Amino acid sequence: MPQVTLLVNDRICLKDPESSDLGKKIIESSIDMIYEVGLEQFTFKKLADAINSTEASIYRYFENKHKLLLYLTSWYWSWMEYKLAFKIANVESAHERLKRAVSLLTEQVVADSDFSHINEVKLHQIVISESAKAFFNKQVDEVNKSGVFASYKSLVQKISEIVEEINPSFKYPHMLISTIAEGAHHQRFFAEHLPRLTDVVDGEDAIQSFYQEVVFKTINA
Amino acid sequence: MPQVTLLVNDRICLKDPESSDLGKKIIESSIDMIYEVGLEQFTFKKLADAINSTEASIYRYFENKHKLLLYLTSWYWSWMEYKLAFKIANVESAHERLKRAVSLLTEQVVADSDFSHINEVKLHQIVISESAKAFFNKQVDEVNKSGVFASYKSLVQKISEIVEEINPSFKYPHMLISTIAEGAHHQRFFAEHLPRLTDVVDGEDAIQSFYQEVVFKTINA
Amino acid sequence: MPQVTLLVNDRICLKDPESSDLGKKIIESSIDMIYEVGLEQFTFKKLADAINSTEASIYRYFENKHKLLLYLTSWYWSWMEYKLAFKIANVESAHERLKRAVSLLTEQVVADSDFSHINEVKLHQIVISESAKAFFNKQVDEVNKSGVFASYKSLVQKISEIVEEINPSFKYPHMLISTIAEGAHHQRFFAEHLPRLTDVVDGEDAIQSFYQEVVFKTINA
Amino acid sequence: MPQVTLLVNDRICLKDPESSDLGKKIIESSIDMIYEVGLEQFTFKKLADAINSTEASIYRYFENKHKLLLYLTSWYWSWMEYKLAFKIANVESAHERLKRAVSLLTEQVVADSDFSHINEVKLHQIVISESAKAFFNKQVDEVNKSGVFASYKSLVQKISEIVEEINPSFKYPHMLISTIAEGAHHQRFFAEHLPRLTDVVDGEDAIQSFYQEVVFKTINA
DNA sequence: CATGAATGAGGCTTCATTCAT
DNA sequence: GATGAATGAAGCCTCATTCAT
Repeated sequence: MPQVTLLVNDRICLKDPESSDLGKKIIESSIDMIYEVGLEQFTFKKLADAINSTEASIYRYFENKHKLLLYLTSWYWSWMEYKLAFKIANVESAHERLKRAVSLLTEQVVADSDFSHINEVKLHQIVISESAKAFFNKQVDEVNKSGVFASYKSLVQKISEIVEEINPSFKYPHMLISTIAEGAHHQRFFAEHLPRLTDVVDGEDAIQSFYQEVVFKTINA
Repeated sequence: MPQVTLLVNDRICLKDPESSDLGKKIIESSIDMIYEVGLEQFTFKKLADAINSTEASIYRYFENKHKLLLYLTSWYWSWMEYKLAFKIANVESAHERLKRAVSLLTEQVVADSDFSHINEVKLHQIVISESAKAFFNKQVDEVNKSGVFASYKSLVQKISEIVEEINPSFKYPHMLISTIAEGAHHQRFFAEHLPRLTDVVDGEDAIQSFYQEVVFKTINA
Repeated sequence: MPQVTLLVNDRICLKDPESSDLGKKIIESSIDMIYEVGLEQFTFKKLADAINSTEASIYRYFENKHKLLLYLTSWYWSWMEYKLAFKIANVESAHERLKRAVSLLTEQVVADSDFSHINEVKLHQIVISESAKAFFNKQVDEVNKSGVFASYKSLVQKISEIVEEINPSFKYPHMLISTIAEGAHHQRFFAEHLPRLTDVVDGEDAIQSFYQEVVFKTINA
Repeated sequence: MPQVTLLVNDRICLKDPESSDLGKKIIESSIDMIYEVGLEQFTFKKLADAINSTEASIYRYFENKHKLLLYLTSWYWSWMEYKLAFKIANVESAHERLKRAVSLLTEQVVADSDFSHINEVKLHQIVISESAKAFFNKQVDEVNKSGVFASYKSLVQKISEIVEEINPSFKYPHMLISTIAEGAHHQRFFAEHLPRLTDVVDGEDAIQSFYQEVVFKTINA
């Protein structure tokens, strides 16, 4: 497959990080670092030191660390959209398409060699951990207008449409899909750190099985 | 009903905030302030100014703002446990008990006059917004050992037991309950700020209806 | 009248801004911007953004923002000299020439269509506000040597000579003229923002009347 | 005479610098330093280093350097008011009172042993050089409301009243007084650095003589 | 000649904490 | 026990300038 570059809303960044080596290093290292220490402890100073650059250079790409997180989040959901498109292309059965979509949302992420400087596994974890911060803060409405959640909303919309194809009378398709997208993230974390909040079953990916069950039973399919 | 004081694990705080007026003001104002500006912008300095006290005084109660958040989170889940106990006391039908529990987890919170210095509505919002931070950080395992998640785990456990009472063969009761607890929080937020991620239905509390449907269909009850 | 270009000491700038469109845009926008935000907040970065150019490009014209201010100040006083020359040309009476000169120094500035890219009204305000900074700093002696105050000194000198023509025994002609030049600037500002420091009289331009009175009474003319 | 403390509007500072040794050192050194390098080059960091303290400590007294300048300016005019009160106390002749007031505004400042940590000579120079910045900026109206110019306005008002006592029909007393107050400052600076803008006369304080002449001739006294 | 990219240095401000009373 | 004062460290961001194309 040819090399692909995902289009991320360019109002998020001052300068496209894909356009230079430094930009790519910023992305790569910021994922590593936010994964390691969390957004709150993450600073441009630390990042700059890690990549042997300077804060000022990073500021040429992103106004602040929150914008950088939005970029990463936005990239992640674009990437998911892109993967969904491939997974369900040419699949006739709506039931099968939905199954694959749910699988995509709930399976363990693996690194994607198409984007060598982005560690999708860590990025997935960041989106889990920090998306609350991207969502739940006083600027959310303002941020929302900037279009950074467009890909996430679009992904939810596309899968909801498959749900509606299967059961047009089901009233809550978006709620169902966003619940499992968020939930699967959390359950993976719980499985590792707070197992009493989840259920670990030997010999299966319980998280996937559970959410498949939830989806298909809830919509009576 | 007599005045009640919820017992919060006392390893979280250096001095019990319920034991003094200053302590209560710390709790009250910190809820207001975290609700207003988020945990990241919240500092002991700002809190001290707001209650006409000093940072040093607050340090007598809590080692740092994260401990304070843990205290609040812990209090919140204790309060939920306490409310659950009342809601299902003397109710025979497991089905009805589960229905009430799901309702508790997913309904809109209202202020509780039993705890006058605590604004439960704002606290609920904080727990939504910030619990990710309480969970997802590198210290989670350490924090977990301190027992602050005990109430949350206990609440999930109790409701899971009702699920198991109804359908002993269902394999994922904890996952189901923690999914809806987290999910309902998020959906309320989406309804207000990102409506395309959820479904708003006129004339009903769609969030409650949806999660009741999910729970009972998923466990085949 | 033919198009005129005022000669500004070319040691102030690295490249004559009148020699290119970019140069003119630098002058035009810098006046707007210094007028808006003051010299301290004004930077080549902001200016570059405003004119869709880059800091590096502006550096081709001016070494730094202080040199740019000197250029503007210098231009302003050259322009005043030029206006004075016209105002008093062919006027025989020294008394009338002095009256016109005082009027020039103290009247409200209006835009001059001869120099379309320069907003003289804003520039006048800048010279008021910022000339103190041009004067009162430790580098003043060094700056003075560069000749940037030549026009101002020349203007003061020319008007002082009229004073001496009228009253050769008056000992302080330069002090008188520089006092009113500075004073009129300040009084216009006070009239707008700190009226208790000045006197506003309905139906007349009190500032002009006052300074005319000061001049002619002081020199006994 | 007993030790006096001038009352400066306490909304300017977060904590009264007269209340501690550190506060006094801040005042003392800031005057030295602004005098040396100008406000623009003056920073709390440099000040902190000079007094062997820290930026954070200085921030406990003043929100920023502009507030510190306002404090100094405000103190200066309060001090002038206080000196005026002494100079004209019990002087019957209005003519003599005005003469003394003009002298106060225009004479060379000398250090006042009543306020040992404040170098009035340097402070005077600062007020000359930097008051433009206190006046001429976009926040002037806002700053004005805070009352920092009250003493200056009051001083101008008091002297204007003497003018009116001598010549009730003179229309511009405030303009006259504020003109000479500002003008004398500038002329002292010109005498040192830009002598062609002023007149230096051997054997007399030309600045004083000139402004006395301006005042009394202008009001026909 | 003009511009895009990069960056060292420093400004401004707050944080988190300790100490002394 | 509560508070006022102090401060070392760090965060966030901009500036002024240079270099390479």
